[in-house]
Amino acid sequence: MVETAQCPDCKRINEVLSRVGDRWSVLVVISLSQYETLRFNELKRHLGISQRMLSLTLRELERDGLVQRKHYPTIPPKVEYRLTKMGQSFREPVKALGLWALDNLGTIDKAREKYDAAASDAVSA
Amino acid sequence: MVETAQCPDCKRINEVLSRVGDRWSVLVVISLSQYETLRFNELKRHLGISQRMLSLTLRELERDGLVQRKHYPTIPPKVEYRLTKMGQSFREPVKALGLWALDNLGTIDKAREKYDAAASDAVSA
DNA sequence: TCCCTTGGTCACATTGAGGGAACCACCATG
DNA sequence: CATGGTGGTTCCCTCAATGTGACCAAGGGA
Repeated sequence: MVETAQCPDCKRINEVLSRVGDRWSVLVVISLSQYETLRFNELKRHLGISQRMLSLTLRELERDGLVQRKHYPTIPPKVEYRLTKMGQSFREPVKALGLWALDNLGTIDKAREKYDAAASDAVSA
Repeated sequence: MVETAQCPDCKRINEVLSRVGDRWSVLVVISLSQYETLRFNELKRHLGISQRMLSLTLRELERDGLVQRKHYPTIPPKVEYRLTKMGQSFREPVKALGLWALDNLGTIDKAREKYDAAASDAVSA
């Protein structure tokens, strides 16, 4: 990619997108917004995510200030994760996206079928 | 990944996300919503996208019914792309995301600085 | 005594996304 | 005649994302 920043807004949007684009980040945010507080392995089991990816994802989310990490130095260790205020506010645009998805997935599926049918017609023609 | 579909909503949201996560799709949608109608090479130059990726992206968007393709069999060929109705409606959740980005990117940057500073402190300590 | 649990990290293996360049047909223009 | 522009497609290669499995420390329970 030579220049993504051709249009100024695109650059910003791209930055968020790169975070949203990682499916785990969003799923973690959603889970945390449902359960309020979750431990590492609770998240892991809930999402079916690999340990490594969860670790990476949580670290990034914490770094970005979306998730707050609370470490209890007990044995065995206990670590709790919860959303920060910003993390909670992030849910709204994600929710908007989710609602759009619900509204349009059916239409998209139909469009795909139609497209694929036309494509296979074109091949056989 | 064993099971992403642990929570039912996650699966749907994931589907949209995989489209949003692909930054080219979103950038194309944004460009088309700005310019109404664009030709292949106009998009290419505007976005700084490779020919291959633009071709793939547009095909997917057309397949999903977000973008409408109009082919003029002239020589040299001319192809125009524009958003469908659904494509236009898709802009709204994307816009919500963009606004959230604008509001929070500063905060995120600060959070990162703080986190990174704390991390390097921990190392040197 | 031995293994399990918790929350990670590290060292690979895979694999899919994306870029780059070449090629195509066809005409116009220099 | 050679070159360029249009809208693609196809092959190849690279790099980043992601998964897998091992390992760790320290204590509790069988």
